[in-house]
Amino acid sequence: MRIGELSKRTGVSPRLLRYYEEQGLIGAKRSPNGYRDYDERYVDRVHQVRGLLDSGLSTRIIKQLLPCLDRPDAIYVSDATPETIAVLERERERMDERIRCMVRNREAITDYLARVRRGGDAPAEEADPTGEAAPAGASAPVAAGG
Amino acid sequence: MRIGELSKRTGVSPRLLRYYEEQGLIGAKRSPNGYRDYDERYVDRVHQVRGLLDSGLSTRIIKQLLPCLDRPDAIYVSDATPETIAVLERERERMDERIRCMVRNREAITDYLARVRRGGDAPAEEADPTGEAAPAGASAPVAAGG
DNA sequence: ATTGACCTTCACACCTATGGAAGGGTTTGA
DNA sequence: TCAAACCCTTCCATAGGTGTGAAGGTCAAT
Repeated sequence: MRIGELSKRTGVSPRLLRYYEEQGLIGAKRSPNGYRDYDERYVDRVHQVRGLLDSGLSTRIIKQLLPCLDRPDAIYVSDATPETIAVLERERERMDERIRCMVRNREAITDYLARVRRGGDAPAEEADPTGEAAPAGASAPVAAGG
Repeated sequence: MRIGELSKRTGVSPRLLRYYEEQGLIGAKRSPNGYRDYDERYVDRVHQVRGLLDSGLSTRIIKQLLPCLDRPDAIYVSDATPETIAVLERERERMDERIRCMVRNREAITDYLARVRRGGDAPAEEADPTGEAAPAGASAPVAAGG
């Protein structure tokens, strides 16, 4: 398929698809006339890239990750340089932290929304059985960044 | 404490702390002499902001999130405009998606690393420190972005 | 030939983050 | 008292990242 169809099927603008290609995230065969020629795999590939970007990973990192996330089984294992493996391990740790941080903050938001809904627009009293009001950062939804 | 100490204790430069204040992420009391005056809470606060930024949230969103993540319980409930609540709900959904995406991709990386180690030159086992629930059978590291 | 999709390339916008200079006040300690 | 170290503001400039817009040309089908 050409870039327009891939764009429609992924919801990613042609402009952005070309940008991703420029960044080395996706590559396409070319038809004799110079048009980009994508096969079915690219639909998932683009979604994957989008997901990783939305996860906060940079294009530079994603470029290194992608060969490892492809799943034609263990072929690429031999491709992985020790350097790449180190990058992956570091990035996995970062993802761990990010996940922990987001989970905690999401819980906090969930709690907040629940409280708002319970109390409506009237200032809700703290009839909270948990009691503790968290004096100084006790149960703070903090997650260290880096 | 003053900005220099907060900087040392958070690892965030004074320059950046002022920037965050300018963006409305943190605010400080002022001493009579005009110096910023932070109390202990701000150490966590700064870490929290860093974590959220590292999670991919923009300063604009974080600004709206923060009042809800503070935990002096139900005081801020009356502060929340319907608009803010809508923002929160939307953002929570986004966080859900981002979390799902990251978990999946982290599993994929974990799998890959395990495979490399099994077939590579240094067979080693490692436990997953987070124990995050992984969707059983979801092998595709793809996660929709938008 | 006109239309629409595609091509490349240049330039730009926004965001986070940082640096420096100018010009001036405050604290601390020798 | 004097200097060093810290703090203040404002402004300007920069860097790298993601993402767009538009110009000017090509390809293919009606």
